[in-house]
Order: sequence, then C-alpha cells, then structure tokens
Amino acid sequence: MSHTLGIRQAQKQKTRQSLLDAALGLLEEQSLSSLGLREVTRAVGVAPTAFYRHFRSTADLGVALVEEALGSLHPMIRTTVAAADTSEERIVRAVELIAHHVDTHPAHVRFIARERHGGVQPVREAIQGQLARFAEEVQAELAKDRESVGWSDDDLLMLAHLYVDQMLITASLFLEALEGSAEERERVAQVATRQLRLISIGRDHWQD
Amino acid sequence: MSHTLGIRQAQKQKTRQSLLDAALGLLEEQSLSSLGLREVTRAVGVAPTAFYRHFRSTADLGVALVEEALGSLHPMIRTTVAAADTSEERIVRAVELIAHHVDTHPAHVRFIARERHGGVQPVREAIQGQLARFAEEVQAELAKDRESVGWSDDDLLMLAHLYVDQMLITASLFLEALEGSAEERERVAQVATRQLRLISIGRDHWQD
DNA sequence: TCATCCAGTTAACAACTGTTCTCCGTAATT
DNA sequence: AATTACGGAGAACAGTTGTTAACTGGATGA
Repeated sequence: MSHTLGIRQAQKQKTRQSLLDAALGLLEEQSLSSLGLREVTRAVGVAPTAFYRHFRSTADLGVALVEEALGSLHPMIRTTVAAADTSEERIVRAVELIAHHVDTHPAHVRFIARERHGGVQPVREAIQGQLARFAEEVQAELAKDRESVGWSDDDLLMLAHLYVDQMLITASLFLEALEGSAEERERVAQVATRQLRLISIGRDHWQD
Repeated sequence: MSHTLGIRQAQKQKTRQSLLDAALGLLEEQSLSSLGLREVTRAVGVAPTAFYRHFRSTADLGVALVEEALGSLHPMIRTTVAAADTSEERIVRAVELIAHHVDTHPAHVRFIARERHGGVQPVREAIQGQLARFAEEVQAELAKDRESVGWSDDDLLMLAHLYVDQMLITASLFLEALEGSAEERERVAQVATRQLRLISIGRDHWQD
C-alpha cells in the first residue's frame, strides 16, 4: 500500500478536508439540516460549484463526517474496555479517556451527539450503524471477562449498549462543561464514574 | 380561575396552537434550526407576518414546544416511579408507560430527542432545565423507598439522572421501532426492561 | 353607539438558497 | 509533444427566506 498520491489527487483531498473542517466548525451553532452548501464553500474560500466535485449534498458530507468522527474511535474503544486489572480501574480509565477525547475533539463529539437523533436520515443511519458496531466490539471484549461466564450473548449485548449509551451521555456532559470551571468538569467525572460503578455492581450480581 | 376567554383570545390561541402543531409536523423530517417561519405559516394557511403575533422567532416557538412536550409529563413521571409493590413490577410498568407515551405522542418524543442536543441554544437549555426538574422529582420519589436508607442526596440524584437518561434512550428506541413489526417493539421492551433491572440490582448492592 | 384595539392581511425589500451550463488552466496520460 | 481528464471559477436561473410598513375588519370596552 501507501502509494504516493499525484499532486492532483492530493490537492483534491486537501480541499475536501477543508470543506469537512469548515462544515464541522459551522455546525457548532446549528444542525446539519440547516447547513447550506454555499455557506460551507464561502467559509473555505472556494466557489459554490466546487462543492459538487466532492459531495452530492450536505447530507452526503454529513455521512463523511460520521466516518471521520467515529471511524477512528474503534481502537480507543477496544483499549478502553480491555486492559485493566480491577473493574474500578477500568471505570476510572474510561472516564478519563472520554474526558480527554472531548477535550481534543469537541466538534466531533458535538456533531455525533447532535446528529444522532438529527433531521437528516442518512446521517442518523450512519451514526446508528457505527454505534451498533461499537456495541458489538464492547460485547466481544466483555465476553472475555471472567465476570461474563454464564451470560447469554443477548444479555452481553444489552449490557454493551448500556455502556455505549452511557459513554455518549458522559461525553455530551463533558462537552457542556468544556467552557465551565474545573470543578464543574470534576463533578461530571464524579457522577459518570459512580454511574458506571453502579452498572458494574449490577453486572456482578446479575446472576442471582 | 377558569375564566371564559373572549372570542378574540380564543381565536388567537387556536391559531397559536395550529402553528405549534404544524411546526411539530414539519419537524418530523428536519431540525428546528432549519425550520422556516414561512414554512410554518404556509402549512397553517396563514400569512407569514401573522407568525410574529405569537412568536418572536422559530427558536421562541421551539421553547413553547418544549413546554408542551415536557410540561405535561411531570405527573406521569411521578406515578411511574411511585406506586409499585416490587421493583420488578415498577420496571415493567415504567417500560409500558414509555411505550404507550411514544405511541400517543410520537412527534413530541421525536422533538425532544432531536433538540436536546440540537443547534438552537435556548431550546437546548429549556429541555435541559425540564430534564433537571424530572431528575429532581425522581430523586424525591426514590428517597421515599426503603432501599434508599443510607444513600446520600448526591448519590440519589446520580441514580435519578441515570434513570431519566435511560427513559429517554428507551423512548427514542421505541420511536425508531414505531413503524416496525410488533416483534421489533417487543425486543426493544425486553432490552429496556433488562437494562433497568440491571440498574436496579446495582442499586440494591450499592452499599457494599 | 362609538372609539379603540388588535389578530391577521397585503405588498414589497434585499439577501439568500441549490443547481445548471459553460469555461479555464493544469496535471495526467499517451 | 500532443491530447485528454478534471478540479475549480464564473455567471445566471428561479425560488426561497426574514422583516418592515401600512392597512382591514370585527371584537372589545366606555
């Protein structure tokens, strides 16, 4: 692999990325369904018609943004759920990783939270597809634990969805607290940690 | 109270309600941030300028929709969390009530799920305010349980938020399954029930 | 009964939208 | 070196948007 791109394709990808970045920025204060194609090209400094060289529509651009925002997240999910001695350690580590990811990719997190139930169907479906994949990966990791003996696949997937949804809620809360004080963010972390802890306790006593 | 409205004010409220209803309908396939004022008035069959007699902007209308969608929900929350002999009974009842509410008010549920993280700040804040009130009410009901002795107020509120978020997730899943088969909706109910059950188990063993 | 109020109308405004077609310059291919 | 492929520019299109102003007619209150 790793074939050096021609200077033509390289420039094209550069423009495409600029469009994605500009769109992500504009989506800070609106939803995808109100994002105009001209609005995006204006922000990039390119002619409106250039947009069509890269995307069929803003909905199409939205789907690409889903890939960018969630596609690179799979390895992180794996390592988060995986390596840990105690489950308490795993919880603390997971919350830290979520907080860090929100710090470094706030616009991505906002986009996913906003468009997960948003007004653009193809984007909603893309997000739900990725989240379903996440849940399956979490399920696979959970299955490796010794706490999971006797669990049915259905129940493991049920628990995995609970974890994934909880991660999204926590990420969204961290996002709201981004501009807030350090104490505010600490409070979010505390609540999220205790919620995960409670779920973990429920898991331990599920078999009774 | 209960003063009979003049025929003038009655007509005004009628038009206002028509605007709210039309908007809710239009929001089935888009987000509030892309909802146009003319779009709404056109759907009602009224002049665009009439809109200003009722709302300052579509964002203002959105806030009114939040009141309509969530304001009347408080008593239901109370009765859901309250009366129940066993906690298992309470869980089943809660899921049933959520399913029923989604059946009878799908547009309201969709609106809340969509705009909770949507692109219009005042609406987001209105929803979060109402949800915070919900969480406090749930907390108050939980405090009455004998399972709650020894719990701090903070932990009870943490649990209440977990329940409220879980209710919203469940409602959103029911909404997606609305057009689907009966088996699909039953599967959603099963998963939601087991998730609530797991949380409930975690609650029972929290003190250890 | 008469003056006032006010929800809704009509007309007009500049600004904006997505989309098409035609063109240009240059990288890629032969 | 000649030809093709193609990302982007430019101009124009009909249609839309939010907002203002002045107006109408029927309910309201003296």
